[in-house]
Amino acid sequence: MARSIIRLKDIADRTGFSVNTVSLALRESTRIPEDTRLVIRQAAQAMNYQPNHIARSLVSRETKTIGLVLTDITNPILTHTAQAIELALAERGYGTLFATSNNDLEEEIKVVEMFRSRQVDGMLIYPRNHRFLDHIRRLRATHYPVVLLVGDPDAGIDAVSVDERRGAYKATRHLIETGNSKIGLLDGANLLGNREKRDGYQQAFAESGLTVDPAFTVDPQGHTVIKGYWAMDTLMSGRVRPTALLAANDSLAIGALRWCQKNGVSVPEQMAIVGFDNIEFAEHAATPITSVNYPVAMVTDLAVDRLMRLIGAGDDFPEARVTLIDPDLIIRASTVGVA
Amino acid sequence: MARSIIRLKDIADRTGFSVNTVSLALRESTRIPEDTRLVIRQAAQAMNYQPNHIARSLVSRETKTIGLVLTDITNPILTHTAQAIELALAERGYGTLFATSNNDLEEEIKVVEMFRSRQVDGMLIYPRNHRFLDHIRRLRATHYPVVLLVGDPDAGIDAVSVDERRGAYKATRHLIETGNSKIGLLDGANLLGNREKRDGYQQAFAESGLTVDPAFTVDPQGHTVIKGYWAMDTLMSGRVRPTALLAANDSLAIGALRWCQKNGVSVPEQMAIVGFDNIEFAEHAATPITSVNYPVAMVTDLAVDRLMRLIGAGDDFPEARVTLIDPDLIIRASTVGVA
DNA sequence: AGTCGTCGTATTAACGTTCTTATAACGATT
DNA sequence: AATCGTTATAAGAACGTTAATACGACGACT
Repeated sequence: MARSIIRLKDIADRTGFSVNTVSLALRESTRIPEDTRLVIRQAAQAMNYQPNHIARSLVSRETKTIGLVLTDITNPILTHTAQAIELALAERGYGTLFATSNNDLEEEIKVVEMFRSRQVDGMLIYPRNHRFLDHIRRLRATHYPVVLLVGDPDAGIDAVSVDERRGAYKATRHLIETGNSKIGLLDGANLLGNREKRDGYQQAFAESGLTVDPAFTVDPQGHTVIKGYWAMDTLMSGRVRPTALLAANDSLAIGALRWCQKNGVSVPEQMAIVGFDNIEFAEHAATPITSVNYPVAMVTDLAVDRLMRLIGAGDDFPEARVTLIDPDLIIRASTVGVA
Repeated sequence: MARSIIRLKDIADRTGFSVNTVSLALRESTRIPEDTRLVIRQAAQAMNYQPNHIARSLVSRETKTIGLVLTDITNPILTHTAQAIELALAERGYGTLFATSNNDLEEEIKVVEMFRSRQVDGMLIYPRNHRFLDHIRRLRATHYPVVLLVGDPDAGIDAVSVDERRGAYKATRHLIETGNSKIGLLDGANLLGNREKRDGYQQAFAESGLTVDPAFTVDPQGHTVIKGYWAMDTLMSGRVRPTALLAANDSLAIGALRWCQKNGVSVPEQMAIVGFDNIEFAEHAATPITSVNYPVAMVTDLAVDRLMRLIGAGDDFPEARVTLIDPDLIIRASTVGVA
């Protein structure tokens, strides 16, 4: 059997109707009487006809496809996000074209260009850098529907995100309230310009009249378990050891926990640990880890909704709106000893 | 600024050349002299022209897009796979359209149809069920390029995969050699028809003259940490307790490990544990877990290569070929006590 | 001087849809 | 009997690109 590309024309030839009649019939137009429609429908079925999305897109000027740009899908929470987004979009008849920027700004720009060339109807972007958003702003300026999955209130771009500052604030407060004042921070924010977590951390310190010791902040140079392990090693070889730790994500926290375990530092007695994202592995770690929850479904639903709004907007393109979701802190044994 | 769709026509109008000349020039055809090309290139740049992929696809009859079907991306190893595939395809100029079947055969079929309608040039499929592949076989019969990421030597469909049977065999042998004969198995294979791991497990038993006790096989009804935890609970409440465990993936193994930790069963002394996939969390678990390595890069490279072969094949469509990669067993503290 | 390539560019026809408009055929209305 | 709607269908154009072919102009042969 050769590769058969069945077109409307083929159905038309077989049924004796014109291409146009077939097209209308298959779209159940009332302009075509029911019995004609039936005949055509059956012929289409028999020939295993599949409408050519490409041709349709060319005339309708919409591809029913959106582009999803992630930095690096290996972070479990981004994975969940990707899957939830794909599902939400599929429900609305949209396909998901995905690409990773690999945490490189140049690549991010290239990916966005590629998506534009592929005529995606909109994009959901998890940008690598929270401050270099010019290329995305430019996109929005031409009324291209874009929603960021990271919240920068001042970026002038639609965004739906967890309020990381608030999350870090809550986590840090919790650590302070449970008696810690020397709190380490594992966060690689500096270079990337996403200072949200760091800001929340500092805010909690300021509010309690404590001062932040810069020596307690270590850049793990990544976000994997092993990076967390070594960052913890660095942190603990300092002059003064902290008694608690805030890690920018759960993988880092797990790495830190492992370091403690290996070096005879008991958690939470000698070291309280808080992570970010609340992934399953944090919940079921050797010591269950307190974590700032990432409400995946809420973020993705709101983001997709917003994107649909922008796509449907037409000429009266709405003002950018940033939605920040206040995350809960899930308290577990890594910060509060079990009774 | 209104949404501006710049076409070849617009560049043609601006430069005074015809559409065709512009098209050729932008594709650096030698039929157009260099200075003309330069003028056109500059105009295109100035107008921020992006070729319309859709229109191009319609005439070239290829979309430079492939469809990736996964069951469920939350398994970290599938995540890695997805990312590696996206990268490998991007390098070759292909976009990746992805969708999850959510472990449902109906959905898998729908997704495949959807991809076909979107005219993807080929598909990479991680099928839900290793025995219900008729719809995919039908695809192949029309010379549609498809490569499975699961190896069934008899399916008559191209596939590149880890040899799971061999992996399970090696793992089980290792457990037997380290003195275990009562080995639990956490695997939900029965319903899904992917018996590879179970077969390898049984083969190792047969080879050693041991008999398989069906009571030692538990279906965890999923593949998350918590499912592993409860499956372990079930397994350990049986009449006879095993002294070792083979888990179909690392998440299950981590759940089982956690159960042991909570119930005072020491690993590996009282319970040796082997997982599958060798994810980072297994390496850095409370007790580092012995695991069958999943050589992601090798699988994805070979799969993408094969897919490209099929896409380039034209009329002489090659016979189906199944490539199984023999995986290594990474031995860690969960099966061999630390010296 | 006339024919022949070559060069640079333009014209035309695809690709498979959908949208807009046209056209018969037929009843009903005046 | 002429006009007017309706109904069922068809013809034609468009979407933005590429491929195949056409067409002048010019220089170089014979």
